[in-house]
Amino acid sequence: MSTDNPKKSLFAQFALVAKALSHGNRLELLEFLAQGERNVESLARLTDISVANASQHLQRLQRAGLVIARRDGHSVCYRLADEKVVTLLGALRVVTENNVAEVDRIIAGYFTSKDSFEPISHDQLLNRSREGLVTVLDVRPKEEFDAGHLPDAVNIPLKELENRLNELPKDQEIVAYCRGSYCVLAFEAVEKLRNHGFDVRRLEEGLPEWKLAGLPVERERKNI
Amino acid sequence: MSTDNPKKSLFAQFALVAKALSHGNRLELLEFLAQGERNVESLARLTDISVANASQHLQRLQRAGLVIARRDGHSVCYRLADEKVVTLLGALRVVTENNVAEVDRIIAGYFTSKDSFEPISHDQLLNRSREGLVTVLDVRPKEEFDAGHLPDAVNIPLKELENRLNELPKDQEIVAYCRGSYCVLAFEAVEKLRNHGFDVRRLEEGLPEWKLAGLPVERERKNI
DNA sequence: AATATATTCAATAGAATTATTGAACAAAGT
DNA sequence: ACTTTGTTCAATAATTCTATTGAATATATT
Repeated sequence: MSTDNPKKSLFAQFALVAKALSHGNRLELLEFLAQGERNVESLARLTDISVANASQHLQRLQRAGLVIARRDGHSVCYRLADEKVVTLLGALRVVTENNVAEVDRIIAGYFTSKDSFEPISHDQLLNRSREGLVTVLDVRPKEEFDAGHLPDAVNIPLKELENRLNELPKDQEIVAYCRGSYCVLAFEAVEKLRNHGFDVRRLEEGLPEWKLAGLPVERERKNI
Repeated sequence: MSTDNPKKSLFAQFALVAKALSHGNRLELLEFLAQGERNVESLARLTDISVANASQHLQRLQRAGLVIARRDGHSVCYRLADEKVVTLLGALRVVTENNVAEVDRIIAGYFTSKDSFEPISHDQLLNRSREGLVTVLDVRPKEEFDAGHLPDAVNIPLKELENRLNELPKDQEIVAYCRGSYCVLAFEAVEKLRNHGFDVRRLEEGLPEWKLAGLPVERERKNI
């Protein structure tokens, strides 16, 4: 870190950022932050860790330059420092998927028959959506939907899905998406809807990757 | 890691990969490996750490799935597991450059007036090189050059540069490159050549990024 | 000013990571 | 078989990281 070798000093800096990424809780926090700004308490609740622990992890991320804190009333809101952080997380995900066998094991064990779901990509969705052939379903909680969502998407949070099946078409393909590639929401939504006879597939990526690709995002006007 | 929550399990796997990146020595090893396969001893020498320590770091990288080992005679050769690792390292570099102030401080302190060197990008180099306006200079050691280099590049290792100035044109722009964005070789080459009155600039990236962009690479035939 | 809420700080014990040392191992040459 | 060379293993002490706990701080509300 404080060596006189400039290259080593630089690598030490890169290493500090990598170290900030080297804990599951922090990666999960970053995934939620990729959806938008959030305060400490809600992040702690979402990731199911104590507030003090979430606070410490968030400060670690801040020290590494990955997130930025902002005071709002008596809560502190964190957000990603940079959209390139999403790129970095994506690269980390891809390398891990490609080279760590354990990932396949976990997916095979929990997400039954992931492959049979045949996830659909950005481009495929754009093509079909242009032709009006698809209903896009956002299964995230309403607050996240309001902060930004795919064009013409319908929002039915996963919890309400069973009670609102009548809002979805039986004669048209449905594409469900949620926070990111491994967010369980879309997986579960696909499973539920299939059981009810819907023609449904999962979007390969989530909203952050969609935004990163420069694709359009709608936002509710009433957004504060 | 062995929780029953699939999302947490996956993030734990991603975190293990990030942890493998969380040490300066390992990042430096990866940078050299991005140039091509190498054995433990040469990597230890290049990074100026003990062989035992290099071995341990390399094994850590292997366990994380980032590199692959192969026995060759009585030495063990390591290589990157995947070209996506280069993408990951690049993303880590970009995020760190953008958000960690310390990086600017280090660059300002050691690489005098980095900005005044006005590094040239892939695309710019391609354009000029097509017009035959540029001499491309590879300042890496001969063995690395032989394993792959930019088209029509001239190889003069940094150490020999002062003695071989007569091989370079005074009336044409020279673009120097080396291993990667922060490899000191190109910086120093530019400085030396400027002092001798050459019109020289530095390529923004190194060979691994060039290859990753899908651009052509030449290789010596005699390469084993 | 007093109270409530949200966050951070400080202290702690247990766990993990680091570089170094010297021994152990495997392949090649003599 | 023996030696040499290149690599890995095992043990170690110093350092760092982690989650938890309860106290301290900052902002808004009454």
